[in-house]
Amino acid sequence: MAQRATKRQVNRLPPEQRIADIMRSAREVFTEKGYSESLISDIAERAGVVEGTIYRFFENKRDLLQRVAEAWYVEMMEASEPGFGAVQGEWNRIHYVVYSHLEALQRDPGLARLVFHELRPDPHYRSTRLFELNRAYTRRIADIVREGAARGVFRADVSPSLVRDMVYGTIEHRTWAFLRNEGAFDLEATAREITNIVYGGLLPRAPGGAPRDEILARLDLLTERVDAVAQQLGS
Amino acid sequence: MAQRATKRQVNRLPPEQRIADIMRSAREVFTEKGYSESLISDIAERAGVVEGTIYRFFENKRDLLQRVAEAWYVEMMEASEPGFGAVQGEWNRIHYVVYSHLEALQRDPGLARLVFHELRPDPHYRSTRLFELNRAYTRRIADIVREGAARGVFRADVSPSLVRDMVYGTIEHRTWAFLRNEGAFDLEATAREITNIVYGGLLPRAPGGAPRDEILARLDLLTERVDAVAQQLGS
Amino acid sequence: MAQRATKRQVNRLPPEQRIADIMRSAREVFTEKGYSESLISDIAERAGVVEGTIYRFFENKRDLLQRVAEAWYVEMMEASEPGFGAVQGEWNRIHYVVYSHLEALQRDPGLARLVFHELRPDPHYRSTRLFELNRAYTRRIADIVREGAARGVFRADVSPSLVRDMVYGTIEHRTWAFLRNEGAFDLEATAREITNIVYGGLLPRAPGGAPRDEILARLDLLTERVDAVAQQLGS
Amino acid sequence: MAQRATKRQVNRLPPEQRIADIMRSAREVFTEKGYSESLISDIAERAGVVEGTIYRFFENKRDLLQRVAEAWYVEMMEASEPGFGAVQGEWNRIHYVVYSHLEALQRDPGLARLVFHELRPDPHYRSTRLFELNRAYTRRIADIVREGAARGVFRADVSPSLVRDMVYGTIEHRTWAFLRNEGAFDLEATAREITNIVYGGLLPRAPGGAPRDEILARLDLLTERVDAVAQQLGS
DNA sequence: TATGAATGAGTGTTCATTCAT
DNA sequence: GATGAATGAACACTCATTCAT
Repeated sequence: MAQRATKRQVNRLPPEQRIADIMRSAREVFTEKGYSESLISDIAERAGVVEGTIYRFFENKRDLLQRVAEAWYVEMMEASEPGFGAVQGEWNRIHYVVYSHLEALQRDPGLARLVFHELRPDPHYRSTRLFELNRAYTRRIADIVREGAARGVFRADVSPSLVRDMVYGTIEHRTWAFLRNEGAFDLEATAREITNIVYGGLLPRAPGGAPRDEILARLDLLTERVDAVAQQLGS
Repeated sequence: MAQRATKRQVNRLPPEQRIADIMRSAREVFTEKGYSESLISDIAERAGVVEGTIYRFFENKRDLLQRVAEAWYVEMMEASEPGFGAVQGEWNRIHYVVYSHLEALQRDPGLARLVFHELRPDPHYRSTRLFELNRAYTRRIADIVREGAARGVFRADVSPSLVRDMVYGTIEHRTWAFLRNEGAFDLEATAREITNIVYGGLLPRAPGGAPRDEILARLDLLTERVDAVAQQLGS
Repeated sequence: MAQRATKRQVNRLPPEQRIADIMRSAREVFTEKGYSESLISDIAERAGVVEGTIYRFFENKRDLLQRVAEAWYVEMMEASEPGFGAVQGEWNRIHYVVYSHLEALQRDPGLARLVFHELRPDPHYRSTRLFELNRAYTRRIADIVREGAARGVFRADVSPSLVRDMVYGTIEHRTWAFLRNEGAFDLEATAREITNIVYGGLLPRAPGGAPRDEILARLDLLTERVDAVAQQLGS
Repeated sequence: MAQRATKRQVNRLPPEQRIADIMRSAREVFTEKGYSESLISDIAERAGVVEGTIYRFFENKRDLLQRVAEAWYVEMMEASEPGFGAVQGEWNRIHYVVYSHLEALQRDPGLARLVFHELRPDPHYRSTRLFELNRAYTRRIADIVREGAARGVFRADVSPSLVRDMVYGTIEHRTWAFLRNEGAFDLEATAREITNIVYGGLLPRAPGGAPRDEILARLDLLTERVDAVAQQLGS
């Protein structure tokens, strides 16, 4: 009889392997084309499965993106966690966090773009595991600020969460051109600059703490006095 | 094929009026629903025109969004321009810019969302008039830094553009929840906090000491001299 | 955004069946309404599928038309191929081709219209499979001419491709009114007439190649002279 | 007071001039871009008028095309009319018509394309003035055939209208590639070839036999007589 | 479990034509 | 007569998701 060729190549793999394949493939495609330009069929093909299989492991396309992004956060945390404990000194600790994050962005600008432009703007972002991961990831800055304040190195009246926003906001704006594939950035210099300015903003100022215009006010006062004296002399 | 003849209600208006109507309507709809959920037909209806009329004045839906955003920037600049010149002192100037921007975001969070999540991520953003407007709009921070450095108030080794990224990055991260309609922010407090920390980061630091101490020292010196003069006179 | 979930009635059929259904339906609709008046949605409905299914098998509306036309050509070739080999004699062979083609036009005037007015005018027609099919289909006329010339039945100085253009050009002009649904044509008579005139134009003329009436005129002249001489002699 | 610049440049021209301008412009645009790609606004601009003005003189875009095509036919007739009367002999007369038409196509392939692919396929073509013009234009072939038959030069059993279809059908198919801008054609050779084959198809054939047999038979006859004479002379 | 064919909603854009000025 | 701003209908195509096999 005619030997019929098997129509399908059913490749039964352990689920973890399948999931890993799909996520790797999805990360590739999402990174290359962005979310909406990515096709499930493309992701499936690269992973060596068919569309339907993806839906066995992921709710939908969005969920797949979420999971890819979550994995990236986990990866970033695992990459920077080990060394962190050993770093001593406020400046060094801030610098470590900033440097690590910039390094991660440099490694995976495509993923960063996805998180910044696709996931974060989502109306439900805040009820997302990604949001939680991000909080955990960014908490270290707030911790450093708190500890620094406790140790008297930093001013106590600065909101740790504000510093967190400042650090990550600055990094994000600073790396835009790069994330858009429109230029590189100098990892070392950028990390140092950002650290310097943030650190400087946290250092305590003279007791009394009046902002500089108070000083200027006092200068004005003083000037008046001098003028008064000068007038007396001129008379 | 054959265009069907139908009754028409032609309502001839000056182009400026039409454009204004359409942009107002587009701003409303875009703000309410976001870009992709907005329908041209909806915008047209609210503006009291038909779809085709919109395409007389705007290339396409995207162009309409651009123009709305540009107008917003112009509006923001006009709103904050007048007062700026009168503000004296570095702290006050930074605070003015931060406060104005926060105020604008508070007034139009929808537009901010559009710019941040729709327009800025666009691959061609940097060749856009909006990009130019944004540069003009954000230049003031860099100018303040430069002038402050020239006057010796600020450290000279800080990149003005880094400060710009810091200011706007911080503001953006700080107001996310609000832009997402998930909470308000305290305009006064936020402006002050951001200004304080940025300002603090810019002040020169005495090697080993707080920067303002130097100022105080000089003040004291000056005071001594004045007192000396006064004494001479009084004697 | 989110694709809405709806109940579905999936009806899995072998691809050949689906394609056949769609092409049959498309042929109907295109034939009835012409290309631009035909709606994909209409074609889909008659084929018992949804629009999307059509796009699984056909690139776009134009491609669908192409494929329908190609199938028509294949059909025409299959219909007239078998008998052709058995036909003997140049006149009969030309007549067979002409007759078959007229018969095909009579059967499917709508398709002919589509090919003539939609597909052939297309700027890319010549790089089309339809063009190839047409060449194969019309080659027989050229072959007949070539063979006839080789056998000495036809003049050797006639371009086979010109005859092809003549045959199909004549048929096309002759059947216009019919293709336009403005009258019928007599299949037998038309085929005979066209065959006669074409055949007549192919028969060899006296060597020397002067046009035939000139030859006849000179023959008359010569005859007269001969007669004159004969008369003189006979007298 | 400020001198206001005149908003409009009303250029009142005699209607004939306006119409001529518009038709010239329309002929240009239609010829360059084809019917459906041509924009009324483009035609208007090139003619130095606005859209509305065109509609004062032409019913609609289609009508404009019609009128342009009609003018072309009139032009063709005027171009070939004068010489025609002077041409003697059936072959020459057919050749004159064929040559003139090929020449016209060569001059204005764009217009030919428009007539062939846009106007003629129209369902209402036959109730069109263009159709009438075409009939008048192509009548000469039928007339030649009729006259030739009356003078005994052509067979009497050939339908003049069939010959007309043959001539114009052949010309059209023969010049396709050229009309499509995909190659040139040799005016002289093409005209001669087409004339030859058509002419040959019209010549009378001996009843029951191939036409050249008649010539040969008469030649044999004549030869016999000549031989007879020769014999007489030789005797 | 895996397959992959079938589903079907949803909208920006064009441009001939009109008619108030 | 000329202007040109306003009209508005009309439709191909995509692709995430499902579910019968």
